Amino acid sequence: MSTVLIKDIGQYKDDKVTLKGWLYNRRSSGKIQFLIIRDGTGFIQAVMVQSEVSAQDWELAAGITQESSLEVTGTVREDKRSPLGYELAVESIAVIHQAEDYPISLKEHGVDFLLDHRHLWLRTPRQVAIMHIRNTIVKALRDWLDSEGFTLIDAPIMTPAACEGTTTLFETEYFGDKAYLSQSGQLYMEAAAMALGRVYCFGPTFRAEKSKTRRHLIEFWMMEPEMAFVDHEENMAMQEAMVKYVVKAVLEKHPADLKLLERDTAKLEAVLARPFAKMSYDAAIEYLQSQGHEIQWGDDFGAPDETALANLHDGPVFIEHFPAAIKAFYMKPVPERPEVVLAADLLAPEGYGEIIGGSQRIDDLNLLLRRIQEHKLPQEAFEWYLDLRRYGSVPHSGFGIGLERFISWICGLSHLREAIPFPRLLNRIYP
RNA sequence: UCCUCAGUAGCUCAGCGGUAGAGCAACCGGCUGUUAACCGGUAGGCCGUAGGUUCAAAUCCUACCUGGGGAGCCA
Repeated sequence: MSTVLIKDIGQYKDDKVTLKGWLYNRRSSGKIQFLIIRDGTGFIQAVMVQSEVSAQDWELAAGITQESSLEVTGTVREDKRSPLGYELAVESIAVIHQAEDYPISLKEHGVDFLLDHRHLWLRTPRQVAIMHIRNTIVKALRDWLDSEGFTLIDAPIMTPAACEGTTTLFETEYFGDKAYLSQSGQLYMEAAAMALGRVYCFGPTFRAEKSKTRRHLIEFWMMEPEMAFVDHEENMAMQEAMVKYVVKAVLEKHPADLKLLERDTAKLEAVLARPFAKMSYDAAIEYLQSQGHEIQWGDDFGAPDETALANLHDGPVFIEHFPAAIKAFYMKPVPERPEVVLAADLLAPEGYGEIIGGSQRIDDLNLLLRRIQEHKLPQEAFEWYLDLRRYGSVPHSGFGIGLERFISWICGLSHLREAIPFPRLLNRIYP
């Protein structure tokens, strides 16, 4: 007899095993009780028949409350009626801790209530499935980057100034000076790419925007690869290969979780089937105007615009060559058309919005100096960044992928808050 | 910051001028194959807060508070 995990239960058919976990639900029918037990790796039904267990264990089981922790010993039995294929014929049971009245029932709950109880909400099958897929997505991203020769370089979280000078940052005190929570590690990755060639950072980023939509988090995770000697076209090819690798990994490892999430996997299979579509900003504006959107050349896309563009395709679509004026200062202009830049946003299908933003970076010192002035950025704060163009400057490109948006798209979630264990939302930092 | 919707039992909601309701959860009882089990019973309420209108307000009006969805901004 040994303690086993529910996910491995198939290996112990007809064996006597012990499971340790929590009571998810209990049903009884007089002389028979069904205990649904979860252990973090899965859910299994344990069956207790009154005539097969001691009177003490029978009474004990009858009084176990939802989410009590327990230890159950019994025989693993194959059963067609079980969604798992197996159930446990209980011989004995022990309660480790009897739970108080549990606030989260198996019925529906409102968002506010669930977010207040996120620490308990995480125990439910849907949330467990999402966290398992999140883990696979992160691992697949890392595996792919490793196989392509990237080195993980951790970027600082406390920074002296805005990286791009656009969004609102969280300000904090730094021994009498001001410091800000990072909104991007990219500039540091450019320095690292000149040292190691191919690098990436992966960590939390912070935006103090008062955004309150299903596509926003105040704190979210971003992975930012940066590559020396890689141009705009190669950059997009890398993104496509990486996204496909991750989608394939999730489809292979999580069919049961995706089914539980009611994800239409045919839509994910379609992503792998053909090359990602590409559309120029010019063509996008033309299309949107033809559809009656109120947008001019030079405007940035709003959320409805992005959705309309994404809906043209059943896979992700690159929108490239944006006007320089609406993009970050460091993006390299298209040589024969300096009013637009070598940048591309990757829009996920099904209305999930932008999941990747990437560009080739300016490698010319004088142009970068001019852009810093045009954007009214303090040059002294960027001297180290300018040094990268003084000492062996090379063409280089990179991109940033928003982890939670990527997860939301793959899992088919309706809100980013389910894609991260403890979401930080506008006016909400508990638990 | 703006637009919009909503706050009634632990949870999800109904009630929309005239005595506070249901399902689930809890508790008690019944049932040997249940899948959010089912059946019977018990208990559970400052109707978000403060004003106002009215013989009478959960219900109508005003303000505020809290939350949801969206815009802007972004990944």
